[in-house]
Amino acid sequence: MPVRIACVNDYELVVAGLEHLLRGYPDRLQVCAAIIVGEPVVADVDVALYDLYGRAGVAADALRTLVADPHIHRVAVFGLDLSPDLIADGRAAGASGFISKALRGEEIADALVRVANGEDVVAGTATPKAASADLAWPGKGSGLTERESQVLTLLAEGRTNREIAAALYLSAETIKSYVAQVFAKLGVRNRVEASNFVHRTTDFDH
Amino acid sequence: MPVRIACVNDYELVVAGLEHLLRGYPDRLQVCAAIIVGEPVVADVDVALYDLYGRAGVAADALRTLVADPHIHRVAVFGLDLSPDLIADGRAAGASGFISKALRGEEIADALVRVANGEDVVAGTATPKAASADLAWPGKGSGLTERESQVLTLLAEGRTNREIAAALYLSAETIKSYVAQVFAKLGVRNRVEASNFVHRTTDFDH
DNA sequence: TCGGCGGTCACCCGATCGGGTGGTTCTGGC
DNA sequence: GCCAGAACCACCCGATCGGGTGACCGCCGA
Repeated sequence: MPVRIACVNDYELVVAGLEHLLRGYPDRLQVCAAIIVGEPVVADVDVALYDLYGRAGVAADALRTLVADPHIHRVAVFGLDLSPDLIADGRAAGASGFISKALRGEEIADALVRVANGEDVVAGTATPKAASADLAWPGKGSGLTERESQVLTLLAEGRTNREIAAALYLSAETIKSYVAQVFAKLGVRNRVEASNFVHRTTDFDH
Repeated sequence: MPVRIACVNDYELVVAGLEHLLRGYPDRLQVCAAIIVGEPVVADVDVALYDLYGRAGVAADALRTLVADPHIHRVAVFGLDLSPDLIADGRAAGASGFISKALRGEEIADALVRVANGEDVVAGTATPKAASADLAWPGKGSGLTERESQVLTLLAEGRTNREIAAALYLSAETIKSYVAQVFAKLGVRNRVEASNFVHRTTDFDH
């Protein structure tokens, strides 16, 4: 019986990507929910996988909400950098799994199964920052870094540079740099074209 | 045997709406192609329905291309204003049907069947400009006029005001007026939000 | 006949964007 | 040790956007 998984993030585009990745292992994983933080959870799941998606801290508030949810049995964190601090904060918030994005999809699936079975998993990499997974965040494959993708995601929701800056705790000037880089890499001329690129290349195929 | 229909327009969003409308009559119509002008036609269809979508002239070039296509048997024009001039130009370009958007969906379907049967149809309204059809162009239902919707469609493709102005043969200042009205009616703050609104509320459900 | 609405355009003005250049720090690979 | 690349920030500047106001026309309905 496959482990029932909920994909969680603040952005629809990100959970869509995560969902896509996990669907590659239907023998062990059953993605049965895609949750935007704040939305109510409807079905029972074994593990909720929260994608940090480049976020600064560990998003303890979001984790606590997930942990407190009666529909969710266990909570795991999915991030690029699994620093000791982050793991400590995550544990404090009630998370029982920490899975690195640098793992191959196969290993991610394994780790999720172990979390579901009650283990306290920290699945990092032996060679840290080694060739990162076949995971696709919005815009990956066009050579975007995760940070750029993050900016792009906010941009695609219609936010101004100033708002993106506030959301990521960066300077508005920095956002301008990223936006310019993103435009160049995607070969688009303005925000609407960039937004369309994201929506076009992202799976919403539930 | 239902009449095989191809929906044609310059914009994906428009053909999507048109397709949606025609799908309401599966007994008589079979929508088997949605064509963006310029794309090649693959399957045989009985009637290609070209949606003028507020366009100035009759788009004779597009019509001629459709008429010349071996996959297309007959060509019909779908517009709000069926002026004598427009019908004359359309006939010159080889169109054999002219169908008003002010008709009810039922009547549109009938007219298409008659076109397919070889009739030369001009399906206007007895009471011109009477309560227009249940047809939905992008943004209708939010109180957008067809002209506003047209601007919105271009905007949603990432074009600048200047480019939209050029495409519609209007002043850039006029486009600014429309864009402002559209923003107000949709309750959005900027172009990306407007673009997202369009993509969210448009059927791509093939 | 008058008022409202849609379509068209203009002018003003501040806010935002988009492009370019440059600089610092850190990390990882050769 | 050096170089590349990513993350971060700043300054400049022209282009574009977004908001507001006002105006003209034509049509339609009260």
